[in-house]
Amino acid sequence: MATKTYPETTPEVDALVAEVIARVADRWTMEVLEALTQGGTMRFTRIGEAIPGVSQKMLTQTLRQMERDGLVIRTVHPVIPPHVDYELTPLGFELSEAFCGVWMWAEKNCKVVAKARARFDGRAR
Amino acid sequence: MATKTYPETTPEVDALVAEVIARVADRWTMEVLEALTQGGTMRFTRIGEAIPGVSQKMLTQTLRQMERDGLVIRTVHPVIPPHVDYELTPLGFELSEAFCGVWMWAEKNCKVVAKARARFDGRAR
DNA sequence: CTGCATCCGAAATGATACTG
DNA sequence: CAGTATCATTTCGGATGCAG
Repeated sequence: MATKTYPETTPEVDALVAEVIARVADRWTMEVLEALTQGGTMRFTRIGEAIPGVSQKMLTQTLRQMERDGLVIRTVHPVIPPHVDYELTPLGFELSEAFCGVWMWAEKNCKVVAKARARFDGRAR
Repeated sequence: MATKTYPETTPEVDALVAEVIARVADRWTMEVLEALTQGGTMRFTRIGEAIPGVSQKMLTQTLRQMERDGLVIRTVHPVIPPHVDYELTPLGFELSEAFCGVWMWAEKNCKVVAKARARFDGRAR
């Protein structure tokens, strides 16, 4: 954006980028990224506890997609009861760092946004 | 994330941050951000042309939300046919810069992700 | 404990038609 | 040109039950 300067992007690559962005910008994906970044290697249930509001189904689904995309490593310890660890790959960690800026923006400006909304909604009437 | 160190965050603020992140990390929001960052002040139709696959409905909706959140300014010129300009606010521009890292990550790694998927899908069978 | 399968209602989105 | 309104469809997401 401000400093991005890519001379040549084919339509196919653009589409792929858009698709990856759409996937990665998913709400739960971002929260999992955050949880694993802060918590290191974590078990399934602990990740769920770290993310308020996520259902087991969405968590499973999100972790699977992230595994498929090469963002996390899933390690199954063949014991009873099951023990499954998740951790970020280097690729996932890079993404997490990339999102860092967005996170800080949100934490810094969430109240500014709240005020903008209040003003907008006030004008609307 | 990697460098984030916020000592105190109340649950209410966390929820607000999560909400703002979820809103702002929307696929179309990011694409509009990208378009306006690169194109400066743009008209409705031109933004739509710059974003492959967006429907008129989603574009309208996204721009309204962004206006409400204080990310863009919408200027209506009262002429016939209508002429409406959109441009980023300073807040919107800041967000755009924050997203820069994610865009670069995606452009740099979209093929890596594609390969990871292929490998995963191969193992699946 | 982890997580898959299924069902079902709710919400998001796309297509289309219409308007100032 | 820049929307709004409506309808059809898809997708999302939660709840539940079951399995290894």
